[in-house]
Amino acid sequence: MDNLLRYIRSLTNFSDTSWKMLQDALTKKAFKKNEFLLKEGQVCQSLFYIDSGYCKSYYTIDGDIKNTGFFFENEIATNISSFGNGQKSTYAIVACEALTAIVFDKDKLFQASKQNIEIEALGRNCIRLFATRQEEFSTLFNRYSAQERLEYLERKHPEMLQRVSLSQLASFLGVARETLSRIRKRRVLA
Amino acid sequence: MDNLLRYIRSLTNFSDTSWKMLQDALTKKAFKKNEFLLKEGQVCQSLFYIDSGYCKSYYTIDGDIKNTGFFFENEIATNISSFGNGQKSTYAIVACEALTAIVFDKDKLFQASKQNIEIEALGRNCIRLFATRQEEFSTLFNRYSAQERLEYLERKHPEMLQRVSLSQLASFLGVARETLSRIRKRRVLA
DNA sequence: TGAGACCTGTGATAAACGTCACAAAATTAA
DNA sequence: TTAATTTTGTGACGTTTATCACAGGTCTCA
Repeated sequence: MDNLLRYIRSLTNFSDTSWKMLQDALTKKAFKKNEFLLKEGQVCQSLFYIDSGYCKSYYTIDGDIKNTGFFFENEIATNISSFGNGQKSTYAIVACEALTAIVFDKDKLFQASKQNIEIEALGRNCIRLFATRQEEFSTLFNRYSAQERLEYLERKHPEMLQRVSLSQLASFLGVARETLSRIRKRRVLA
Repeated sequence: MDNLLRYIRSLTNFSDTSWKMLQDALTKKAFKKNEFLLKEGQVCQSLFYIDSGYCKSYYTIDGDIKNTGFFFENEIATNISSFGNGQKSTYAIVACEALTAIVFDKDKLFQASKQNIEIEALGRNCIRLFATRQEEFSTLFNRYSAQERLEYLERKHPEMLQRVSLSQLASFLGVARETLSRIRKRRVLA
């Protein structure tokens, strides 16, 4: 829980009282590799603060899967539009390694928000952070070629390259795995 | 102002009192064609509710421009990350036709939010809507080829195809103008 | 420790797309 | 209305990328 408290306090003012009140909404949960945090078609009822391990979001199309994001320690994973609007999720979130998360229950979080302004501000900040992240990757895909997207990840998200396999990364970057292998080769030689 | 009030009430409960209080934060403003709502490098201090006309967001790269979004009547245009975090905008927003907007001033809106829970909820909903829209287009670019992106726009955003020229649309879709012209031709023949 | 499952690299080939060049059509401004 | 400007269509050509096929490497777990 220490990591989470530090994370929260890096976002917003958060008193010890608020932290105690927030506890009701929190559960620690362990996921095995390949276990689902959220399935396609489910309504997302939680924010997952990742304490250890990592997970990915992906959807299925014509039988094969496409990765849409990777989430590591000290980040929040969720489907923000499903969580916010109560719609069914169009993608799944699954643990890529053994993973421990602190789960924010939506209903209990909303209850607590009504009673405590700091918890309310925390929720707002989490949504804003998520929107910013969404915009970052949206921009990435708009603006850059596959090779440039890889370079961007190397600079801004090197942890992804270290921990995610080439095939998984290719699916995320939107290129064939063979192409990514060749890009990497070109870059090593150059 | 009637359009705006209807728009707000489609999002959230909003009493006549809240509406009166909100007025302080609002200004009606007219933009000529090619006039800027937001310039690259500026900090975004406003939400622009579009009453008539339309505008686009774009950035410049290696001398040529790339469109990132189009915003029509009854939508909010802004740079949400600049507005939220006070960072300089990496893109510009410019009127594509004569345009009238109702401008929400950030500072006054924040003042009003502190005094009125409905105005606070309105702000939160606007951010959520924006995040959802961002995610929609992020997904579009992740998931689909140029041709599929065009089909998506035809189904979900036909107003864009009617009002935005082929060249402008090509820049938005991330394909050469010639390619878009050929895709369109293929689709007419098929 | 050995078999099966997954991951990576690489060649051959085809399809998609970008770029350049130029003409025709449409729009805008004087 | 006409001239200038912008937008669109189209052919030729080269580059990039996807796809298919297969070989070798690595990991996992019974």
